Amino acid sequence: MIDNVIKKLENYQRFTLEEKNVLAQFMGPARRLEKGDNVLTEKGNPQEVNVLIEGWAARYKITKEGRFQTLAFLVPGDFCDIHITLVDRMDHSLYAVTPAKFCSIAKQKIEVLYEEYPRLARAFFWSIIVDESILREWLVNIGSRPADQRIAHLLCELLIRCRAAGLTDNHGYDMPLTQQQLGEAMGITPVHTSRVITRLRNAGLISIANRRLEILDWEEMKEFAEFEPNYLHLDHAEPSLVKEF
Amino acid sequence: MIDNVIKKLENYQRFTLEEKNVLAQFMGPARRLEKGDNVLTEKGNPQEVNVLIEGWAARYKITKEGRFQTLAFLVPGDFCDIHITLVDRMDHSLYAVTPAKFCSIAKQKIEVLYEEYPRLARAFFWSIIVDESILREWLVNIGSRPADQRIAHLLCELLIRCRAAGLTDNHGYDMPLTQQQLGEAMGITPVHTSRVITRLRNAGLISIANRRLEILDWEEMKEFAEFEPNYLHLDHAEPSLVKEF
DNA sequence: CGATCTGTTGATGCTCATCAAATCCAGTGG
DNA sequence: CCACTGGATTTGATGAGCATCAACAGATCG
Repeated sequence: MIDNVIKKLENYQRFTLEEKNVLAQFMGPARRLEKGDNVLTEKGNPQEVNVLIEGWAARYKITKEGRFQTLAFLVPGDFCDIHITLVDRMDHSLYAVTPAKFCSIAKQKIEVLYEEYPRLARAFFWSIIVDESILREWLVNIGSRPADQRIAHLLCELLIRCRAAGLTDNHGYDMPLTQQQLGEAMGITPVHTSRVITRLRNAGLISIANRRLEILDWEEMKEFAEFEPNYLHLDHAEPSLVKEF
Repeated sequence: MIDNVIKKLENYQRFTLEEKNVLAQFMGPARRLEKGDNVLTEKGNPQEVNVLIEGWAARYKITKEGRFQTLAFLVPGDFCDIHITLVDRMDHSLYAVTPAKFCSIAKQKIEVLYEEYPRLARAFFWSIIVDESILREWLVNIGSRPADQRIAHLLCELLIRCRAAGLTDNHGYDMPLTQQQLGEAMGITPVHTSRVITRLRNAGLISIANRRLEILDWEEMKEFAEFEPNYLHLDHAEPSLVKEF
């Protein structure tokens, strides 16, 4: 059940059997959420750390003017809120993009882990660093690239992240996001997102059929999106994963 | 000399004299940079962690199309690159916004600190978490707010951060950024930034005179910018700082 | 098989980019 | 002290990219 988490963290470093067992023991029971349910809400004060085990989720904030901004997408293995081991309040919310399964680790157990399993602790912090790095790339995307490059870049990123999570088949993956959700992440309206995607399709870069995305011309796509995966810091990942970079 | 760093980290928690001394001993000699100099560059592989002691700095990336995107502003006490204790390569660069002074801590010393001074280590990680939180708010800014609110929001944030660094006088602070630099951060052109600032000035919200910014009507400004400082996670800061929130 | 969510297409307008020129300002050297 | 210089800011004119409004077509599901 925690295979996804291990798989994710082993993109940073390999673990001993003992370490894996410790992590498994610390995991609480799984909880299921329906599509659209909130996982955690802003100003919440969670007492455990949540890990996404199955399905997709997303971080978001809503402005006072009512605009919805997505801040990150999570795939299986990703942490929802490790940072609450250091600050006590959430400053944003998360919802389930698809039906999803989460496990939780009690805050105190994380403390034990920080003290007694430094290698696991480091991997946790690595994941924070990577999240931050992704945020920076999104900032570049939204601040400096036109809408079509933004969407293309996001689709590239999701491919690599899904691949690191073992969820791809070559250059294809199940991509549950609606065009509205893609737009909410990249700061564009669903209408314009639709036009942009049509353009990417007509350019022969991608194909989408019932929630499955194929990147038809990876080299062209990378070029077009200016996609450079170094910011995902997967340098220690399995060679099979990295070779494509 | 490291007062700024201590001051910053004590916004998270207070330290013992011993802890402060340890931190002071670990600091290498100061290094001066001129305005515009690079502090660290992308793909660099620094062997020490740099701390900004004096002046301002900024993180940035440049896209292949040549667009310059600022990712963060640093004020005295801020870390340039703690994350390189966990990933080995920089994925962005930093430059000195003003003439600036930096100290460095060797990577190995940070390791010692992580192992033997957990409270200092936690404060370091807190600062990473806060950086990440600021990035999320910038994303909301750029993705979901019009240009005038963006700039106003940024100016509010910088006021509070400068205050936390002891660099304000009530609602005024020295703000060395040019309009171009403000624009590079918020994803707008210098021309438009100028128009926006003129509007904020005419609305009686701010005044700017030789690199000093005054927020004339803090309540109105907060309202206009939708500024809510909770994302800066200064809850443990001195009451005098927090009272204004 | 209607109801609802998602995606597509067209028309129009606003925000902001771009290009260009003028002004202001701080610093420099004669 | 003043002329010169280069950077920063301001202002105007024009246009592109994207938002918004609206209607419709598919898809999905009870």
